[in-house]
Amino acid sequence: MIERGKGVAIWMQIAARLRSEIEEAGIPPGGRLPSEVELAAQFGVNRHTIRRALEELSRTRLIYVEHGKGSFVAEPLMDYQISLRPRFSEWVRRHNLEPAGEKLGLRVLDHAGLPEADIARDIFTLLPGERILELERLGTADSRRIALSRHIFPVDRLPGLEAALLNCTTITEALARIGIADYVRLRSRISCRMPTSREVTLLASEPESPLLQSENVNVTADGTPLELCFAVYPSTRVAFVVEPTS
Amino acid sequence: MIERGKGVAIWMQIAARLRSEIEEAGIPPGGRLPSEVELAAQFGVNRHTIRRALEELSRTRLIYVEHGKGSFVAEPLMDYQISLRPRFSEWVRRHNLEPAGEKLGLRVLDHAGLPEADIARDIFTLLPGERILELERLGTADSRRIALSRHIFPVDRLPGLEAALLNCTTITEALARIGIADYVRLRSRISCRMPTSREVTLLASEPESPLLQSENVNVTADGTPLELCFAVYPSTRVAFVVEPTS
DNA sequence: CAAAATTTGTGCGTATGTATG
DNA sequence: ACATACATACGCACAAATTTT
Repeated sequence: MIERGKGVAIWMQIAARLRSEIEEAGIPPGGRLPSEVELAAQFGVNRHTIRRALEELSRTRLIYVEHGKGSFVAEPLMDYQISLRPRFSEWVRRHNLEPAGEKLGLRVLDHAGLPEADIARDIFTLLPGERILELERLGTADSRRIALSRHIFPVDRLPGLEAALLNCTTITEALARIGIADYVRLRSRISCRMPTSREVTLLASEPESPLLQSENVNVTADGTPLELCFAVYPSTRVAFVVEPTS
Repeated sequence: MIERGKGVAIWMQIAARLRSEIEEAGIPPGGRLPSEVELAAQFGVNRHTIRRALEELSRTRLIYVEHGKGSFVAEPLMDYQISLRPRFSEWVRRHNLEPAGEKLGLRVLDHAGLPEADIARDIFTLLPGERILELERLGTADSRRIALSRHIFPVDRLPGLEAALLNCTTITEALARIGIADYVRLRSRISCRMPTSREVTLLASEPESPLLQSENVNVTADGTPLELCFAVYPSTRVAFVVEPTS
């Protein structure tokens, strides 16, 4: 079953075999694979070759390897549909999980104090001295931490928003309370970067694993800029999906 | 101008100052900032504090820091519009750069030998033993390496494709030659990960900087699955932009 | 080519303000 | 009021990479 000298590296063949075996055997997330020594004996190759195959599976996030413990099947990524309406809770519920959000901070400050002051000024066409509201939020699905987001609102134009956000558990709910029944995504900018130590702590993620990062501009139904959202997602838990037709 | 004990950390204030100074002074990409020691004297703070501010600017990709050399203003990211029609060359030209593609490899193999055999089987509903064509490509803009992609085609259904790809410089051109005038994006899945050493070499990127990764399904005008594309982009050069309305 | 100077990277110790319980 | 934890800020020293002399 393993063919030598046929143009395809042995570790590639082993990786493919393990991939299909994991799927067919239906090993659940968290399930353990045989040890490297066992696999080496089983395939009749050196342990280095097994390690190369496992590294490939690990890099593509099908498994994760823990020093001194073994190799385990990873949780599948949650696909986050980049749709017209950005709604964290609805997304989590579509995956049959229970959404929750923890407010980490809410403050009102002069927009010049914002790290993204220039972006905010451009989007909202802020006047000098105009204040913004900054809400930081940790989003979870079944207690699993999947999103850390900062939401920026032009608070001087949205009377009652601060109180509404303090009392509501979701942003959609707070906006509805001050009379904004609907809002949509105007643009998303997606990039990635390594986490800060704070992000590692808050998201309970690994420092060596990058974060998916999105910068969203959301507007009301009539096109007025409403919210600027900067969010990061652990790349071990979330992927984005874009379907142009939706 | 730097206020101590006013609730905002000094390094944050310095980061904001540097950010706006870079913009106002119009320091071009590649332009050098003063050394850490100079900045520390200038702001009247410890070098550690300057380093914390520079780290912030570096993490948000406004600058990059090189050991022994100094800090430099970074090139702005190229925004890659995730639009209906995925066309590498057109995208690069829209940024007023010259696109080029280097074919790294082109081979025809049984689809079972593909790392993503299961995905390919699902998308194309491949028959047992059906072959696929795998093209690997390095995309550049003004000689700057920005994309490493693998393109998977169900080659048994596309007579003449292999020869066309060998002779053409772009995929769009090769497909046109075998009678496929148009094709569109059905779905994109976006994630990120750390690069392999091969990817670092091919893309001339940094091993500690993550790659944006996309997995695209492209179909012909009538909806027939045509191509599966796996691509990685250096996160220091490319960001994705999604505009639902476009 | 070699030495010196410059610049960033890293580590340790200390002190202070702030938030939490 | 007190203890604890954490982020912030400073000072000093030395390592490592690069450039200049």
